[in-house]
Amino acid sequence: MTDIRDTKKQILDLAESLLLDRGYNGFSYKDIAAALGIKTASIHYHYPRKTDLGVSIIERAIRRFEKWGLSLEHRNLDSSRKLDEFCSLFKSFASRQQVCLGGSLQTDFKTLPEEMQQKSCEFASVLLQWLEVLLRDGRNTGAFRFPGEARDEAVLIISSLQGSIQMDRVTSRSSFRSAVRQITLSVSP
Amino acid sequence: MTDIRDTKKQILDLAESLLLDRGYNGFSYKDIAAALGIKTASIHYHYPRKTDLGVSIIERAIRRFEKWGLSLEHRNLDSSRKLDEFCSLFKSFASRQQVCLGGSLQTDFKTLPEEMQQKSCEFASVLLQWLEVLLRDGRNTGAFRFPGEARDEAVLIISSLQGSIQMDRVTSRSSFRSAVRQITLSVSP
DNA sequence: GTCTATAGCGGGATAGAC
DNA sequence: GTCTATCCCGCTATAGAC
Repeated sequence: MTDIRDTKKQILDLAESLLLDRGYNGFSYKDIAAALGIKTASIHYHYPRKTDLGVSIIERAIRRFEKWGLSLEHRNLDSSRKLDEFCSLFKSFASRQQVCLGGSLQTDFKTLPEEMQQKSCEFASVLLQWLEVLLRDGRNTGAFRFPGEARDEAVLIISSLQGSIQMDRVTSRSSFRSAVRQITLSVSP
Repeated sequence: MTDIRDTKKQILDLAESLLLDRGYNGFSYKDIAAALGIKTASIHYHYPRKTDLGVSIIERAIRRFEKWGLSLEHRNLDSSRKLDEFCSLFKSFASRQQVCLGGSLQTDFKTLPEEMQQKSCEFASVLLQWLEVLLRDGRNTGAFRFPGEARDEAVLIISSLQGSIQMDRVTSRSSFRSAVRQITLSVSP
């Protein structure tokens, strides 16, 4: 134990957590080093530039979401239950007073290195596409009822989850639950 | 012209714009100075600490929103039209690829000086309260139709506007329009 | 792989001349 | 009010010993 992969993974985990806490410009290699009891030079060995670290966070998040999607299929859940599970992904951020990855990246977007900007677009695209398909299929089978296009509804749901997690920080943690309640009501047949 | 008030106002205007572009940790006194053709020391004369500048931005935004609310009353608009105007406030950010003030502050929240954190809470509270009242009254008069509590619906609408403006940066500027379309549909009787 | 040491830059902030 | 000059700090990143 504590071999290469462990340290590298610990750095990535902590950097991700700091990114969701404080934004890309709000944490430093020094923060990570202090928390792990190592020196900043060691982090540069694993991730030469902060850009590399940022890109790795997003790439892993995309892979993780795709695996999560597959695991849902294996559990044979109905559409409504899948939407619940999707909301639960965001709930875990809210419980730590963190924002979601998309929200963090998009808010800092103009200050991000270009490699991270590209990955940020890809990340948002993957989530939107997944939810759009879920909503369209679910409406066809009668699991959901909503007006307009499935794409628009997917945007509405993700952006309200994203926004309400942020708002949670300034409203005694009540906003996220409000948004989920209202989302659930608005798509129920 | 170009008296005290002008320079001070120009600094505040530019700082606000930079805040919505790049976040609180993404701009510096140097950025402002360069854009205005002055030196950073001059900015410190008007706003001794960056904290003072940040607080002033939020305080002005609150006053501006309250004036805006009053101006709506004088125009004798119906509830549905008022909601349109509210969405238009966010549209002006989207058109510049900026995020809204609430989204910027809430995402950076944990890195903000305490005085700014308090003002951030106040700002969100003012907007939420205003929209909650509009929705409740509008439902009573038949202008709106939505399930659940007016407070929850207000959270849903503001958080989706906030989130979709952020998402606009990574989705070819299509997200904000999607969200507004869907919000309009979801509350129409 | 991790360390010490350091380079090099940019940040916020202040003193004092004009 | 605005300037020059400067301080001190924290940041990313690199070189080279161990």
